[in-house]
Amino acid sequence: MPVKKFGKEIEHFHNFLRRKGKKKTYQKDLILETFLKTEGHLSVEDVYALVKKRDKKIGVVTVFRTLLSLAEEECGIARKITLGDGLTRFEHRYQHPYHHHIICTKCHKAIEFICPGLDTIQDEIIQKYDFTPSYHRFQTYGICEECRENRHVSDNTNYDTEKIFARDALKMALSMENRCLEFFKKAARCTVDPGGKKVFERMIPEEEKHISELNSKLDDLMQQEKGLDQAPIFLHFDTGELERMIPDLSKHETRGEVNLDSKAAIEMATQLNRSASEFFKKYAEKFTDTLGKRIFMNFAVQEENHCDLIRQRMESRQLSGVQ
Amino acid sequence: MPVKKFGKEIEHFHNFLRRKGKKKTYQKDLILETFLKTEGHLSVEDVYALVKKRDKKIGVVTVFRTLLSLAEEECGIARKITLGDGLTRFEHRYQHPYHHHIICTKCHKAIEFICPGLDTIQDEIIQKYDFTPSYHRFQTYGICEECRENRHVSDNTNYDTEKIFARDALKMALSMENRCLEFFKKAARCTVDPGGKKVFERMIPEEEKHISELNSKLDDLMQQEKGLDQAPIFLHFDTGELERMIPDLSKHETRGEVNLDSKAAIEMATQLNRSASEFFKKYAEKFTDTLGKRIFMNFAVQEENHCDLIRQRMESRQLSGVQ
DNA sequence: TTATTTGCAAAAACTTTGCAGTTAG
DNA sequence: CTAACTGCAAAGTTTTTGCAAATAA
Repeated sequence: MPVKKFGKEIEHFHNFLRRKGKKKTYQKDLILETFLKTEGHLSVEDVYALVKKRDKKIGVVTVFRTLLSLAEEECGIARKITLGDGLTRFEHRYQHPYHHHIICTKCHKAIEFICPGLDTIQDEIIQKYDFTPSYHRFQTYGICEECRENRHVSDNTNYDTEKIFARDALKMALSMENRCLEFFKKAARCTVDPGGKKVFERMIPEEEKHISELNSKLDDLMQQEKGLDQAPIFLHFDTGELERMIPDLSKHETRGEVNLDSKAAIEMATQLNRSASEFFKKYAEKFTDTLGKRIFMNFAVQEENHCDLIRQRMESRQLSGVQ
Repeated sequence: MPVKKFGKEIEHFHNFLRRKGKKKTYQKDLILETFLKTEGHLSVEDVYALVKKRDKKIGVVTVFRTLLSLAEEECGIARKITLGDGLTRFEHRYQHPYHHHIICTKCHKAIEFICPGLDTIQDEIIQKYDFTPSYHRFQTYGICEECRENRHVSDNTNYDTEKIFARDALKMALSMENRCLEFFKKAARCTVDPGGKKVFERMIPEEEKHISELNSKLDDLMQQEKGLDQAPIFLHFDTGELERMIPDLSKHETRGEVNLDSKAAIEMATQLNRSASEFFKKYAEKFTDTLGKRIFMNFAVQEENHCDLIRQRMESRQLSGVQ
């Protein structure tokens, strides 16, 4: 009995068939569902073997044809890829971020990852050649840790990319928030002007609240999918980029003391929140609709709200005459 | 009659055969030579067709087997690649820098390029996974300018990668030297201390001489291979990296005037030369032995010599009591 | 002499095509 | 009812393997 999870995908596929004047069949649905419930990089034979467990009658050719349909640009549920072993493989594409692969040439395991820095470089190069890119691929071949140490490759667990991406997005947001918290703590400690000090002190519990929210989201996710903490990193981010957003207190430092009045402190805090918001918004734009993208968008919005809140506070202070 | 150019490669291959206890045959030599004299990404059929022009008797299987030998790690003359069209292809590897591809999905033209920035990112990611990399591949698929505008794809010229790399390496070195020249000119203009001014002024003709040397090397190269200026960029470098090596004069600036005594000026000039030398040396290390690598090494050495020269001058000044 | 090569043919592996019967719209 | 789909078989591709004759060391 097909259809249960994957409602979105199946509906999307049916729409695609209707648009194309193609017919909806039991076989296509079965193949689609089998494909969706299996994470990884599947060859036609892989899918065929799985499908056959449920229906002996289905032929390889049908699997082939269906997978090719799924990989059509207008359908966009699967992506046809090559991993260097001469086989055509298919991987999930619908609401999965565009990613790269690290491939073990011994056990043929493929680790997926994304790295926005790579994409940036590629965009620059493409532009120089006046190329209209359709897709790109970064593949690294080598020997994985397990194979090198001859450990038994029992761990054939296939994780759900969407969840891993969400995990990494949460970790990245947390990393940013922790940096902010550190910054505010230091700023509160070192600022001598009482107004400025108060501004920073007030930020601390707010950041802490935000951090605990993110942490509980992460916990939820981990509980939803046990073993998720074991899955390899999917999203690689440059911590330097986060660091660069933190304002440089040392510019206002004299003998370990920071001189900022409340107005300057508010400006600095707003600036930090705004650049975080903009960074995560720009980051989110890189991805197709996924949990990870939504986490980034969410984070960006929260930071923006925080900005507004600080601005309001500032205005009300000015109105009430408090410098 | 084989053997004429490619002496190095053929000798390397024969050594490989001896080490492996394999036999040297007329067919292998012919296939190797045909492969070497043809730039590009050749399928077995491609090479077979070319080889057959010279000897009708040779079979495809021999071509297959020989190309596989050439692509063996211990031989390292060819590299087995996939360009997404389902064919196994072979490209030059011996003394060719490791590169990536931009592939037109319409005319199947593949542009090669290298980009050290990409390699840096990949190294970082690899390290996180404790992977022992053997090779990596960055492929971008899309539609090229010519195909998009439906221009006739007559330009099927295959350039010699080694020469293109050399061209780009020279251009990169020139770019660096021009920046240095600009810096010295500005420094000479703005420095008020006569000693410091003189140091910078003295650098100008030296830089100019170096630039004209590099330019004449570039001209030689261009004359050697006509149409080389038309070949697409192979080496992509981050101009920002070069820029960051130039010292920041503004730190010593007051009202458009720079205050540096001769000692400080010498230090600054030495610093600039040294960082350029180190940068290019580090850069050169990334590549296998090629003309391009040698250009970088050469450049690094020259800059180092320049450093020494400046240091000597400084010492002789100090000895002669001139501040 | 002897182990490797060659080139043919045949097989294997992967993918596409043709076709008659079946089925969704 | 008709156009699309399925599953089989058959054919096309690309790559690998087996083997007898040829050949380099």
